[in-house]
Amino acid sequence: MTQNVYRPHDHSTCIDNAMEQAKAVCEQNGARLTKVRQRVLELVWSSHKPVGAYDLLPLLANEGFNSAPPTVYRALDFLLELGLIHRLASLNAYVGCSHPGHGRASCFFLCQSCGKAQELESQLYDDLSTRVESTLGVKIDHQITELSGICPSCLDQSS
Amino acid sequence: MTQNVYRPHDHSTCIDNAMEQAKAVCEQNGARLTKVRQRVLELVWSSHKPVGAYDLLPLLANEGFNSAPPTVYRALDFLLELGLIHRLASLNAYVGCSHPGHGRASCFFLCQSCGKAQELESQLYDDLSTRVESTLGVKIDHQITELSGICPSCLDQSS
DNA sequence: CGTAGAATCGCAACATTATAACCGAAGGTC
DNA sequence: GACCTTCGGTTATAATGTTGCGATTCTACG
Repeated sequence: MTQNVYRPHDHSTCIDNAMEQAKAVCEQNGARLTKVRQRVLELVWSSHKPVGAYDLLPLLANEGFNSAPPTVYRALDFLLELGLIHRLASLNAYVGCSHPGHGRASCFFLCQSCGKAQELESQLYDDLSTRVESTLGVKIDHQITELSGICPSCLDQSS
Repeated sequence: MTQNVYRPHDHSTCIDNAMEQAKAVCEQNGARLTKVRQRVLELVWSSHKPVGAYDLLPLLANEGFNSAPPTVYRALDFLLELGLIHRLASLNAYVGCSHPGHGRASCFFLCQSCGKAQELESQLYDDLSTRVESTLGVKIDHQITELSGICPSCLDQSS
């Protein structure tokens, strides 16, 4: 089962796991995890709240990196291609992928109150799309699902 | 069953139906379908290809309407609130809703080749979300699903 | 009527997100 | 070390979306 980001947890292990996986994925694909790319990935993973590309600019600048948009977008594109992060279209923001290597489907729940994004098992959505594929006679190569609402933790606090 | 936009059809009836429904929905909600709003809706419906907000500006200008961004966005927001159009987050574009009044779920298939957007019955996706809701203990109030790939018609032509 | 209040629209400026084009720097390969 | 490819720095610009304010139009109610 995927981890629940709305429960307290030792977030440093999230980051550690992500970085370890990233190194493995890069090696498998003969891709170079350069300093900027690595740092961008760490920054994206610094919380479970999706981060905007322009939020990263000042953070990188603080650390002596170049801080122009193309730098960030190039790093994000690289990470997207390897499936290490996801782009949330409804937020124009980016978040770490908790299990790189899954299929064409990405599925998230986004809490409107705390802002944290929970990646969901995409299997069910993927199955559904397979059904759509045969019903409509289309060929699906990418799919996104974004649910937004209030997470359990925020629901508790408001009651 | 929802109409298949990838098959040849008399598109003027799509538009007529949409405009008629729009009038009904506005009346039900005590909302005013002003000239700009009506024209924006017609333009969005002028094809099944999602249209960008900035694409509408020159079209409106040609017809003597004000052509500044706020005009278009206000009309689009109005139509979105009434559920007469959908915004496709992965395209930053807008498309007519073929059956206003459905629930929180919107679901589209987007052809990467011809650009046409097919709205899908959202019931299955909505059911799935209800399951997510009880499993995770969250409260979902909005959801989008966007599948992209190649439509039957374009598949035929490429083979 | 006619006037008060609300909704709508025109307009100018600005904010946010993303891309293009060009070139030099860094790393890998032989 | 020479060459090639990938990567990153830099400037500029494109695409998308918002804010704020005042003028106008519509509507409800007396």
